[in-house]
Amino acid sequence: MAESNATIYDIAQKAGVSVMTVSRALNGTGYVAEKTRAKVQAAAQELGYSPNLSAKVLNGSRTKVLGLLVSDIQAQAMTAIIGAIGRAAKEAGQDLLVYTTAQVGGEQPTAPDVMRVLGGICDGILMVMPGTSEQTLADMERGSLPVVLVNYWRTDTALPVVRGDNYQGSRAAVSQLAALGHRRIAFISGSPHSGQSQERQRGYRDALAAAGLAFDPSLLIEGDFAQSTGFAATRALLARPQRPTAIFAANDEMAFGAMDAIKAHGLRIPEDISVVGFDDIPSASHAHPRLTTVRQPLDAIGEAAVKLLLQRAAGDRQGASRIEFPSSLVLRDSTGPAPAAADHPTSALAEPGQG
Amino acid sequence: MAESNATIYDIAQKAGVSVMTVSRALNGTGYVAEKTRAKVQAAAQELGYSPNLSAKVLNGSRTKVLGLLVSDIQAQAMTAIIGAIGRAAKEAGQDLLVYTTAQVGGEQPTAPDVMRVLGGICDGILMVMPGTSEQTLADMERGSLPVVLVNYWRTDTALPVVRGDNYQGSRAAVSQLAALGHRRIAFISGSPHSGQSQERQRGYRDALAAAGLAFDPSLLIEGDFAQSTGFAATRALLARPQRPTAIFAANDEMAFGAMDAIKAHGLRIPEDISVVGFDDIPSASHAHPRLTTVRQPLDAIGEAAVKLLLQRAAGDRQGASRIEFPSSLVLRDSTGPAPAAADHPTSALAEPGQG
DNA sequence: CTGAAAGCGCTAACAG
DNA sequence: CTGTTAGCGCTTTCAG
Repeated sequence: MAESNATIYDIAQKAGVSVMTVSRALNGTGYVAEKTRAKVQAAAQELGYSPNLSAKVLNGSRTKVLGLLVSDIQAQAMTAIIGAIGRAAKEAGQDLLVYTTAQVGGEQPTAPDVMRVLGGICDGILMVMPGTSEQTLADMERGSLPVVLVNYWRTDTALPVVRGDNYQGSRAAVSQLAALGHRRIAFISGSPHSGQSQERQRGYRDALAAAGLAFDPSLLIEGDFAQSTGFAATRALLARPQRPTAIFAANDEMAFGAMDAIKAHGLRIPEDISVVGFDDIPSASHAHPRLTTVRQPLDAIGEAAVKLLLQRAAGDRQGASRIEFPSSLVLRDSTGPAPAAADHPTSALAEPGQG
Repeated sequence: MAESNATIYDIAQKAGVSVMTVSRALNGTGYVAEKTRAKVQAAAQELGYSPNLSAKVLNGSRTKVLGLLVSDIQAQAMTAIIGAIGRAAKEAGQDLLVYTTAQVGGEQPTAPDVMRVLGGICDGILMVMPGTSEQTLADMERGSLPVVLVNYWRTDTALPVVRGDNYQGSRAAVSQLAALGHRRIAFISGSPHSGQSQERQRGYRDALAAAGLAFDPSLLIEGDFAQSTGFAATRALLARPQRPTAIFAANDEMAFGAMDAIKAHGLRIPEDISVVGFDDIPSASHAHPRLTTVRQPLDAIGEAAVKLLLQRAAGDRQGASRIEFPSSLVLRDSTGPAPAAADHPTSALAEPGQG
C-alpha cells in the first residue's frame, strides 16, 4: 500500500543537486559544502531514504556485512559461538547475517548455495561447520570471497582457521579426574564423524595413558551430542557390573543427560560419580550440581575470526592462517574425589536381570 | 589468489550465444533449444559460475531469500522458533537469512538498519521481536518490503501477525494445578515489559479467580526469563513462612532455575512442590523430573508465517492479517497433587534468621 | 567543491 | 527459438 523506495535521484531532485553530490554527502566521501550536505540530508530524511544494498554491491563497494554459515543453529554450543561472533562483528562495525540450511542434521549447504545467497552481499564469510565437506571447502577456496573457518579441526584446507583447542582441554579434564583418584573413567563421544569429538577423545586417551590407566573399550560409549544420548549411554554404563566412578562427556548437553541418568539411578553427584562436560554452555553453571566443564574462549575466538576476515577482505593476505586458543578446565561441583570403595564392584542399585 | 567471478557474459562468449539465451537457459524461463541449453550449462559448469544475487535484486526479480529478524538469538525458546521457521522456509523453497544486532538485550535494530542489510536482497521479512518499538513497526509498515510479525502480542500495528497463544495456555496450566488441589500457586514473571509475560500472567490470575483462589501479591515474583532469576525467585519464595505448593514460571528456563532451587532446598518435585514452565524447549522433556509445560505449535506458526509472507510478497494483500494458534499443556512429571499438609506452614528446612 | 557519463550483472520487453 | 535494447540504484572515473 505504501511506498518508500526513495532513491538518490529523488533526493537529488528534491535538494536541487546532482545524484553524485547526494552520494558524496550521504557517504561522507569527497568534498561537499556544509550547506549542501545539510540540504541533502534533510531531503533524505524526509523521503525516508534507505540505500539499496544490492546496487552498492553491484559496483564493488564494501557492504559492511559479514556472512556467518553455521551447520546447526539449534545446538547450544553453537548459539553461544554465534553470539560471540555477533558481538565481535558489532564491535568491528559490521553487520552479521546468519545462514543455515540444515537444521535437522540434513545436508550441508554447498558452496554454490552459499555464494548464491551470501555472495552478492557480504564482504566475507565465516564458517562454523565442523563437518564441512572437502568439496565445499575447495570450492570456497577458489571463490573470490574471503572465508575464515571457525573451529574447524582438520588441516586439509588452505583457508585460514581460527579455533579453540579440544585436545588439551579434554586432556586436562581427564587428568584432573585421575588426580582425584578416579580409575574407571568413562567417555561418551559425540557423533563418530565429528572431528571435535575425535580430538576430545584423543585427549581422554592420552590423559589416561599419562596417568598410568589402561584404556578400557567398554568405558567408551558413542553418543551424538544430544542430551538423550548422554542419558542412554550413562544408563548403559550404570548397568555394567563394574560401573565407572567418573564420566567425561564430549559436550555439556550429554553431560546433563548423564547427570539425569545418575540421579534417576539413585546415585549422587559427585559423591558416587563425577561428571565433566565440554563447552561451558550457559546452563552448565546453573545445573544442579553446577557442572565442571571445559571452556573455549569464544569471545576471543570470535574477535580473532572477525579481525582476520576483515583483514582478508581488505586484500591483505599476510596475516596468520591458523590461530588456536587454549581452552580451560572450569572446576565446579559435579566433580569430586573418587569414592573409597570404587574398586569393589557395586551393583547394589542396578536393575535386575543382570545375568 | 583465485577468481571465479564468471558472469553470464563469459558464459555467453564461451558457448557462442547471447547473454539472454544464457539467462533463459539457466533460469528455465522461455524457450531454449535443448542443445543450446546443454551447451550453456556445460559452459557455466566449467566456469564455476554462480549468479550474482544483487544484480537480480536490482531489477526486481524474486530472490527466494527471506529475512528473519530476531531480538535474541541465544534464548532457547528463540532458537526453537528460528529452527521451525527455517524448516518452513526450506519446505517452501526459500532460503533464510537471520539478522540480529542485539544479543545482549541492548538496542533493537531500527528499520533503516534492517532495510540497509536485508532490504536489498530479501523478498520479505519475518520479525520475531516481542519488544519492537512502535516507531520501528511504523517504519516497516511504510516500507515496500512485505513484513510478517511472529509472536507479536500487541494490536497496535497494521502488519500481519502470526502468533501462538499465551493466555489460554497459561490459564490451562494454572487451572490444572488448582485441579490438583494446589491453593498456593506462585508465578514467576518474565521481564516486566514483555508482553508475552504479561499475557501469561493474565492467564495465571484469571485461572486463579476461576478456581476461586484469591490472588496473593506475595506469590508473584518478578524474573527476567533467565534461569538464574528463576532460581533466585524460588529461593525467595521458599524462605517465606507460607511457601507455595506449586510454581508456574513464565518460561522453561526459569522453571529449571526453580527446580534447582527446590532441590537445593531439600524438597522434592512434585511431591513437595509442583513446577510448570512455558515454551517446551527441547531440554524440558529431558529434565529430571521431566518438566510439565505449555507448548506453542512452533512448526505450524512458522509454516503459516512463511506462507503468509510469500503471499504478500506475491502482491496478494487479501490473506488473513492475524492468525493465532492455540497452545497446549504438556503434562509431565514435575506436577502432582498438592501435598496433604500444604495448609500448615512448614518452614522446617528453611534457612535460619527467619524472624 | 560539483556534475556528466559509463558501467557493475542481470532480466524484462520487444524485435527478429 | 534467439538476439538487441534498456535500465534497476549506485559509485567510479573524468571534467568542469
